Amino acid sequence: MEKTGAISALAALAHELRIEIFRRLVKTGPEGLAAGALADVLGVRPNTLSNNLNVLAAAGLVRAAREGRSIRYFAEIDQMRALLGFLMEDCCGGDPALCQPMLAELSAPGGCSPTLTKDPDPT
Amino acid sequence: MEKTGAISALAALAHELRIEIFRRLVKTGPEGLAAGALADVLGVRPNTLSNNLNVLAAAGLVRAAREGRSIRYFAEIDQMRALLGFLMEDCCGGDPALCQPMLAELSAPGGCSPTLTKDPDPT
DNA sequence: TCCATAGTTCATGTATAATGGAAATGACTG
DNA sequence: CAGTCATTTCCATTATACATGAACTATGGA
Repeated sequence: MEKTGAISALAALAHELRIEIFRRLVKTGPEGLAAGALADVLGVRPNTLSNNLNVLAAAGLVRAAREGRSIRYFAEIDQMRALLGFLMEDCCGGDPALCQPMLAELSAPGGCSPTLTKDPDPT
Repeated sequence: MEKTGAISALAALAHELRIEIFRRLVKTGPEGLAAGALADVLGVRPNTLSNNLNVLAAAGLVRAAREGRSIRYFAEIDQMRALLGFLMEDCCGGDPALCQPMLAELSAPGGCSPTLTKDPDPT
């Protein structure tokens, strides 16, 4: 991932609602979630949600697919993995060998199956 | 790391100059770099640099230490690691076991020694 | 074709962020 | 104590991001 893409992904996630959207989609898993259901669950207006979904989609963090009248959204886990890889380059500075294990883990596609088991957000 | 801290760290890094600042400081390593030298290397005005260093410092990503007339800045690798851990919780959704190896690696302090070997930025 | 449903896009007001000049602070030197 | 150097803070300007109401598009059914 190049710097430009990483910056837009970082900016996309640096937002209370958007990071929550992404989390929900990850937890929901490969089935995805319709925009309406997402708006309902998160308690936001449909146009606000749509705008923020657009930001996430532009950053490659979510994907949309029309299904009848509704539009279903999915988290793009691979893009998150790419972002993690980018940040780890910074974290590990000049000694990439130390990050290789993590990078290998991240680059294995499908390595993270979302199965909705925990909720670290008791707000 | 809680959501609020993660968001401010993400916002801090979602900026061309600031991510470059952070990278330089990581590459420089534990010796750190004086604000003037940093401004010189990055080709930015001292007040612009100072403002952006403040943003990074508020997010806990850099630390400052006065040294004579100059002020030396250091990357807070542990904060970056904490951010990576936070993001990985999202990436791995409900199956944290799959991320445990990465998280263990990240949580090992000093696991990433910056020794300035590569430069993935041929701009 | 007409209507209802599901979402999106547009336009707008407002809040927040970024920039850069100028002045202020803090530290060493003579 | 005056002068200089390194850096920050203050302030005004400009730019960007956000949320929202209203209008629009697309789909499916009577």
